[in-house]
Amino acid sequence: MTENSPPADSGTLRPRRSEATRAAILRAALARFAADGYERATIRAIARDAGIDPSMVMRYYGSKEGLFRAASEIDLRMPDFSGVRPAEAGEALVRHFLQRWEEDDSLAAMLRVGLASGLDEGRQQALLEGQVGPAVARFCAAAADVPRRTALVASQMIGMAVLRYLVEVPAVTSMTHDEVVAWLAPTVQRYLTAENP
Amino acid sequence: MTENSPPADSGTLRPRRSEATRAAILRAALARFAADGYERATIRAIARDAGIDPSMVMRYYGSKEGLFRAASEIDLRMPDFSGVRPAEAGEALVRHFLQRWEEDDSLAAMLRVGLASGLDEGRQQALLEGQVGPAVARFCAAAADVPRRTALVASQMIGMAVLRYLVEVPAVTSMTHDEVVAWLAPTVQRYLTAENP
DNA sequence: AACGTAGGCCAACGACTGTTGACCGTCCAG
DNA sequence: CTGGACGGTCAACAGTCGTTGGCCTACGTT
Repeated sequence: MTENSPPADSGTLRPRRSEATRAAILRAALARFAADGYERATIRAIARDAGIDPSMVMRYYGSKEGLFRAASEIDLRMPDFSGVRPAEAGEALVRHFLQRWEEDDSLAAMLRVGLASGLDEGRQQALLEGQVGPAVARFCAAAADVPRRTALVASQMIGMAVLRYLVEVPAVTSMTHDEVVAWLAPTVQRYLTAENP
Repeated sequence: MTENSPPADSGTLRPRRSEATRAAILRAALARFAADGYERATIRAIARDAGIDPSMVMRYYGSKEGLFRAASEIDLRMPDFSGVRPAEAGEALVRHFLQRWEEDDSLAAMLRVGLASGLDEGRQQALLEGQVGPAVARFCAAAADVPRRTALVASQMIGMAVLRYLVEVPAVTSMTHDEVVAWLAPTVQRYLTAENP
């Protein structure tokens, strides 16, 4: 009932001319959610941006919450760090996050919206465990430490993202990538590899 | 017009029996904004919590946004750090923030709501400059560095607050104050006093 | 050529919102 | 004793929202 799934026959069977519309809706939704937050972003406005009728949004995504869920799939695209020397792990991580944030607005957007109202409970935790965790695990010996070290690394990266991309504090936005790395990399490095203090 | 100011004769002249109601509204508003976010928190619900009619909220605070502005006055209560040795600055700051966050729910609440939608633009920046800045300035020599070092310190503290009080990541909430301090204090210390890298 | 179906629009419903204005009791000053 | 301001309630307005169901059109298949 509420589960208005995508076309049951997924993908390559038929051309499915509607895929373009589907994508347009998703793109518009992402932009609106990012700019206005979950509540202020109206389905009507999203539909208008996508150039279609609001009812189409319901048809394709079932409900506003369904649309949001579809739009807020975050992929940090953590690269393969196997070639990185342990001593450079901090720098590698900080650089990756900086680059990722700035090549994809939706990350900052979803940071804002995700924090705003606990709509997708446990989603952020899954993101930590599923995406950041494995990368952290590659650099720290004791497996039992991974969750804590992951969270510590995340705390620094999220805090930086908040100030640089959400609040947009001048003292932070004016820093170059290299400067940010110079300050944050040692911190992250310590969270990754320092002995339990 | 929109400026529905508090009683023009401020304070001690007359008993102003309504101050109790005013405070009750503010308390209820804070709790609702914290729990539900700005949009979901309705004036009707706040009024119900405060035990009065929704129209009283309008009378006293002019509009929902006015109420929010009044409810989101944040005071970090930065103590006097003049007796703290420079080498212990990081620990002192981290401990203060931890204690402050946990004695006053409204801080985490306003972190959430404040980030959610840019209602009070520049408010957070004023908070950094006005409250965190002076404390940081006490520990770093070059005055020109203060904004940047302030922002760096804030980035780590805000990131920790997000994970510990908003997302409530188990790996973070399970840490004791001492453990948090042990991990974060060196970071903050470095942001305060390390040479520009 | 006939037809089922997918893609899409239109108009409306019901609920809920912030906000307003009219009204009422109670206390204090004159 | 009387009038006015204060603290407060009630009911309503106007607007917007998510969501729904009916209807239309074009196209691919048979």
